[in-house]
Amino acid sequence: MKPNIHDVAKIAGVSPTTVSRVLNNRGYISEKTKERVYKAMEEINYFPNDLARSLFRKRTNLIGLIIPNSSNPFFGELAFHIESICTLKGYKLLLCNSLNRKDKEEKYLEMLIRNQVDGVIAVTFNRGILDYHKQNLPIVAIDHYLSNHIPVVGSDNYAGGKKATELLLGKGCKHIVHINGPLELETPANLRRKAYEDVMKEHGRKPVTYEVPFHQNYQEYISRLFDEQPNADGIFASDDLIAAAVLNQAKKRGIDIPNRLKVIGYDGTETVQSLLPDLTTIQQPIELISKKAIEILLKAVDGDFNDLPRETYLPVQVLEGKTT
Amino acid sequence: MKPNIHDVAKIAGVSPTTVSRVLNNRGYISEKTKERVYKAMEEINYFPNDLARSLFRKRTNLIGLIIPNSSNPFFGELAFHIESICTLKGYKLLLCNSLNRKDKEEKYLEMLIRNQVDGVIAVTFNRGILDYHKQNLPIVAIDHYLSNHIPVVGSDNYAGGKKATELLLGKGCKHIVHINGPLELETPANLRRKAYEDVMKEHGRKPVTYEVPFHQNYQEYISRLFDEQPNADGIFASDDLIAAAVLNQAKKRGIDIPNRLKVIGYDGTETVQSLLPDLTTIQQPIELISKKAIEILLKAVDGDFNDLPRETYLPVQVLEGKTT
DNA sequence: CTGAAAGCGCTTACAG
DNA sequence: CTGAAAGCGCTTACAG
Repeated sequence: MKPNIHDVAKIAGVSPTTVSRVLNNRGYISEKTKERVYKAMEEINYFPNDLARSLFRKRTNLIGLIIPNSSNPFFGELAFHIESICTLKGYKLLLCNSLNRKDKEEKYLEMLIRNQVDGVIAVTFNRGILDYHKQNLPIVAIDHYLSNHIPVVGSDNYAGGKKATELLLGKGCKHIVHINGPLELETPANLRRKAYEDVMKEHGRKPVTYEVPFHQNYQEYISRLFDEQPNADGIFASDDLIAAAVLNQAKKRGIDIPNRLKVIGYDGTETVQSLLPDLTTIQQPIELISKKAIEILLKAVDGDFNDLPRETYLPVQVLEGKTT
Repeated sequence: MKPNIHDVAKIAGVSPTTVSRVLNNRGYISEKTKERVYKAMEEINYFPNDLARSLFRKRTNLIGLIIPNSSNPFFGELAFHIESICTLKGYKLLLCNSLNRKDKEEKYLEMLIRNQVDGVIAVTFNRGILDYHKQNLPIVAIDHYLSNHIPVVGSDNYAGGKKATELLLGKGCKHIVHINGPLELETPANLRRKAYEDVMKEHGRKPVTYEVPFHQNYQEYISRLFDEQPNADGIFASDDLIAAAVLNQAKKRGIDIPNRLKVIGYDGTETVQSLLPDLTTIQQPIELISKKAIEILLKAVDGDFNDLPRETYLPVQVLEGKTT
């Protein structure tokens, strides 16, 4: 069986209380005792049981992360940064892939509550569910406005949409088409769309937005778009995977990029940048978002509910490649 | 404060023992009592504390996953599948990004032990460390042989290397160059290399293997390769990211693919396939690997240490695109 | 069918 | 500087 604190105490010739004190560096302990305890711990390969410790302290140092899917480059990188920063701060991460399904999100949330996580970071399109279950559980939402009581951290989607559209206009595009996800989902991408449409109107151009179903095979939709918009000379895709599909469709049709058609994407993940270095895109500061989200969450964990910033939007950056 | 089992008991007018029995569906409880208990739990929004339960049962249903980096498409997808399957089987996943650093792996492993995980799935290049700390902790390695006592699950790397090389030869390539990671790392990619070299020799061709440092900026190395190997008419890259770098370098130099040069990668992740659908590659069965790894791990968790398969190699598949 | 008691492995007032 | 006792929130023999 695994050794426990009593085993250590017996070997060191002290009480379990003393061992605990050594473990926690708490109160006065003579150097000699300390050493004996350390030696005993090493001798029997003792590691404290964090379950027991957490049970007593009512603090687990566990954070739950709910994302749609760690396969997606954006979420994969988000998970990486969040986990790394958590570890740096002494927290551990329970990973949950919700596939954007409400039923899964609910189950995960209940699981996290049962496991006494100190807080939750969530990327979810389903409003309300977090609020409902919450009951004092600190939550921070990433990039999605969830409810009045939940802080959001994201990037400046309106600015991103504006930059993308203006870049295309500045390069002389007249007929710019925007591709976005379904409008019903209250995603942050809606702000990108809004910015696109505002800027287009400002410039006396008619906005044309195509909606593609979520995580569908984009090719089919993109192909239809090409058929229906033969005059398009610029495409602003609301994420890089859609932009990649556009690039592929253009290649298939022998459309010269960027001469006949300019394409800009959104997200600018490391993975996509390394696979498609030519793609012009709007880069989100994933690491910064992660940092901010954790910072706010840990404030809430420490009971500091008062001055939590309700909404934090970090700046985006244009990465200009050869597709524009 | 959070309600506990005593609060539920008081409201339902029964003992904590009975509440626990209802919770665990254990022993005989009258329907009436059951109902009263359920109602009480709902009334005060009670969720059992899994910490306490785990402490008693000496079973957490927690699995640790150590991967280099969830940003990488291969590991991101691996994490997704492993987490999904774990959830399906009632397990939860603690995510650890080791960046392939031995010191981090060691710290993570200790953290996992302290948190009483039931088992660990690890992708690591650093042999030995797991073995050292292990002390009865069930571990399964993915794609990397770690030690005699740790089962490995992976794909058939030799077959993959063979298929890749034969495909290029079959298409008429005479001068095939292979790009791989550093040989010192005992990665499974070494088997891909071995297969490449064996097949080349069999066909009376001279194998030429380039080693690129891990996670470096590949472009520079690839560029040198192009300079040094002007006659190369086929390149077999040991992963898709390297293959993508080759594609980009070829584009930069105006080299016609596949006519002047044919390129095949390795991994075949969803992400890379969706971004570079034209890339020919050897696809690893990530979901199947995940399933097998968990299956074996859970066997070990259940104390079934006897007939654990030492090595499991799942079949790979050629995905033929337009780069060959 | 139900309850009181002991214990999982810790930590922390309290006392000395 | 150190220890005995109580308790974190559960579960499970044991007894009735």
